[in-house]
Amino acid sequence: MTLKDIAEKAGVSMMTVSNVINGKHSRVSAATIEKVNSIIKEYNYVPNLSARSLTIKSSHIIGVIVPLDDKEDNGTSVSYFDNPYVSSMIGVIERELRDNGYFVMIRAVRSQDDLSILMRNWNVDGAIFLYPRLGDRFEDSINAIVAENHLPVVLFDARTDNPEVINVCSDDRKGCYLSTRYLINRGHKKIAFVANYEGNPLLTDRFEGYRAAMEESGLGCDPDCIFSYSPSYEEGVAAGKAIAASALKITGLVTTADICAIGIMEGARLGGLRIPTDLSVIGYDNLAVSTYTTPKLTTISQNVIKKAETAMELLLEKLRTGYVEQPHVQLDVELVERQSTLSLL
Amino acid sequence: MTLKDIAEKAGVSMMTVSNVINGKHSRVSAATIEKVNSIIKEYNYVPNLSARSLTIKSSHIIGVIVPLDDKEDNGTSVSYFDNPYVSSMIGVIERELRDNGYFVMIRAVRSQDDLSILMRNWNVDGAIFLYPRLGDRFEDSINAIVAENHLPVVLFDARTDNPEVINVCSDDRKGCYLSTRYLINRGHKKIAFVANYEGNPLLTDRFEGYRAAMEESGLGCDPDCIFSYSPSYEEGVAAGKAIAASALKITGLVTTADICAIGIMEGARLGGLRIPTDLSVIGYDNLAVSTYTTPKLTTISQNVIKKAETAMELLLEKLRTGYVEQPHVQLDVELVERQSTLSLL
DNA sequence: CTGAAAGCGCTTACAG
DNA sequence: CTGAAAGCGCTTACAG
Repeated sequence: MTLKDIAEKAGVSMMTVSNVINGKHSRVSAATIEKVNSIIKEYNYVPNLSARSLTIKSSHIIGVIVPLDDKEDNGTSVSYFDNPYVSSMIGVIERELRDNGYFVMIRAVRSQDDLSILMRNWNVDGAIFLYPRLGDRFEDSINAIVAENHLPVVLFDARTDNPEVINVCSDDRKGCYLSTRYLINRGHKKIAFVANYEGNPLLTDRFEGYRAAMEESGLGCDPDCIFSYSPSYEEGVAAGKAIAASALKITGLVTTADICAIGIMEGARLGGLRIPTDLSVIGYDNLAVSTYTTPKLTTISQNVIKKAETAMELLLEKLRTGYVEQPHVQLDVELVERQSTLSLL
Repeated sequence: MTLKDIAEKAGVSMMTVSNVINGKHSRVSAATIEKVNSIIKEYNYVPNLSARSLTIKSSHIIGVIVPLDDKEDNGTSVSYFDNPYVSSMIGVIERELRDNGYFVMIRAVRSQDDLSILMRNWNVDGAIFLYPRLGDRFEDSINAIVAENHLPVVLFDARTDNPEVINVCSDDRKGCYLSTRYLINRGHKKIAFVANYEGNPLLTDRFEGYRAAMEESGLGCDPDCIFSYSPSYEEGVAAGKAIAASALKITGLVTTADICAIGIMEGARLGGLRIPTDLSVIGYDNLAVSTYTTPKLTTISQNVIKKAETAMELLLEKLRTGYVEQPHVQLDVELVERQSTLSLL
């Protein structure tokens, strides 16, 4: 079944059928619309989108891009589709785009070449970069794509000032400011910060929030209280053990990922500390897992759903009008109080 | 840059360029190949896949389908891209398909119409149904698609005997047989089974494993020990409370999802039981979260990665040859021992 | 309100 | 080993 077949059955030209399918009703009489639609229904016709894409030079496909990393140890590669942050975003993205007539193609890319090939292969209408570091890693490539093709691109948590790209972040500084403040307000004085933030702009912002809270309350920012571990479960365990073993009498800590906080709780326990009795812990992300632990984790919520929704609103507007007024938005952040902290007051 | 442009620059016909791109080297001289390739490189040419798709009537796109459910309470809909089981599978699927020259389009579908429109819209080369219940829910639709278009389709955990569809399951019966046996071997006598298995073939298989283990060891299958709660965290909490409140002196239980087991631990604790001292718990799935709880969860691993890999092997073979010898495979299952059970011996 | 023609960028027989 | 032509299924000016 093609346009041509439908046109013949209906006794009209292909162009007329095309017009009714595309809702250009001003150009077709009501009777014709009626007739054509009934034939379409009867034969269960569905347009071939490759053909349409070829003529209108736009596919209505949006590429959702995730980085592809090579693992040094065993030669395999990892993508990030199973990262909980990434996969909740994909759910929202798919829904919003589907509701607006777009299709989503997912792809892990290793290099800038991979990326640009994909974009041009399919005449992609836009691209969404799903992992924070991507914004920086592919910065040149992204700027090139945007410049050449005027292609809508959305980034998350990137440091870009290119007004052509959409960028949605959260208030990372405030996140750790809030968690640190929360502990200070409950009488904690020796508060650790756990993350290898150096060289990572996003984590550095969070660190700045911690530092600001410590300094403004006169506690100061003791370098010994900074534990440089990366935000994974395993590293968290190591950090937790280190804290338990330290002579600093740390009573509370803030970190930059729930997974890490969960590891820290485990490591601290293995080191003999009770949570929260001996050590208060605050995570970051408010992932579902943060409610599955014992004690349930107090954490910073960056409202991932809203983040994705905001980005999709902007993307759809750019797709529609070619322009968005405010392409860079920063979302607020809040503390979710659960059970992993103790007040010393 | 199109084929035509490249052909002109190289001073050959479009067809020759096409042949070198598609590796039909027998039809082109080495010198020509050399020349054409260098021009392609120089101008950074990338073929338009919509056009190719249109002529060869195959897109190299594989649809990854997830169900779209309407929530009764608030009118919104949920897809399952953020389900940990689904998202780990997507990671593997994307990798295998990408490595073999395919593209993956993800889509949540509500009805059989949604589905068939998508398939035909894009001339999809194959479809993967990612959520267990899908196999049954869209059974007619799937059979129709397969019959009409001879389209490779892969299902997981489905009850189908259609030899045209690929179906990868795990040994569900054995899963709960193993977990139940494990408790029996450690002296447990009152062992509960938690799941609303009735009407659900997959969960019924797991229940049968539990029952077989109980009966073969002479403990029998006491209906009072069956707790009919669905496999979610919230329902798990309710089940845990119910078990804590019951007069049955249950000392151990098996269930059909880690999330549910985690809820059960929480509910049981709220009901005053210590895990595993008063109650041993075994989960199912071996999700990452099962290592984040306290105590870490003993559980049944169904090796999700292998499941997805096996399915992709079969799919790729079917895509290549149109046929697979053994389209229905059942994978083995194993118990992963951690900390959530206690031996009574 | 409707139609005939050209064209999007590719591949596939068919000739040479 | 290479090429000219037709065609995949659609949409877009251009005419009427």
